[in-house]
Amino acid sequence: MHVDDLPIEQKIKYVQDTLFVISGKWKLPILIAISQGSNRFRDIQRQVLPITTRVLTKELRDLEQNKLVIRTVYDTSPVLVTYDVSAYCKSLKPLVDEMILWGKNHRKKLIE
Amino acid sequence: MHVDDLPIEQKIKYVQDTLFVISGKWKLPILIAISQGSNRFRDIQRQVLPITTRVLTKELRDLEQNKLVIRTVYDTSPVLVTYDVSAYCKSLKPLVDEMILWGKNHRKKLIE
DNA sequence: CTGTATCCATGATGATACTG
DNA sequence: CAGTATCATCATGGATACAG
Repeated sequence: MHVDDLPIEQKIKYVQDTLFVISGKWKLPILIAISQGSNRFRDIQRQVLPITTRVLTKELRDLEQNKLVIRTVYDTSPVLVTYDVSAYCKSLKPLVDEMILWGKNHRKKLIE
Repeated sequence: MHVDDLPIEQKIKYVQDTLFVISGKWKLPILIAISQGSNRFRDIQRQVLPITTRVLTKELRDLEQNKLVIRTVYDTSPVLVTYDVSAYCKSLKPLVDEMILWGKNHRKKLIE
């Protein structure tokens, strides 16, 4: 089944679902930071400045709920927590690549 | 130049640019409505209910600024205004199609 | 280190009325 | 018809302090 064959209401619904998962100021920057090797809370926060702890916590919880991030708690003292992108998260790559390309071109377009 | 070769900060910046242009509750539904033939303010509003005039005005201005929508004012009485998607707007199709596909699959994924 | 709790500022959105 | 103006509401996000 091809995308173009979907009824318009379905298209809008699916697009809005996707936007809901990835939109906002922080979610993709966080995913990119984690996938580049920032696996600890502080590491991510430093990479994605100026995000606050409160907001970062919430964003990580959202991403975990959507199965894009895996949170692992080690029972050490002090407690160690790691964040990793899931295998499922890789399914976002074509979409993110499209966004990068479009955003890159759009900058030029606006200057015209 | 390939997307993967971009430095991480650039990737994040371009993705955020893209998100800024298309995200939010209304922008893509409005673009879809216009491209399907709703070219007048009232037509769009009826198609994208329950959007208010105030919000629709703002969203259309944003889309116009980003060159995705063309607003034409005819000097008649009463005044006639039409909205059309630009040729540039078509460049969004690969991105929107990816979003539709991903959102469609994501619904299934969350049920697992 | 990894968060939680609290308070507060800001912006986005809605309701309604009104204008040319 | 195509908006603008005004007021009210609400969610989001930031600042800061603190806890385990």
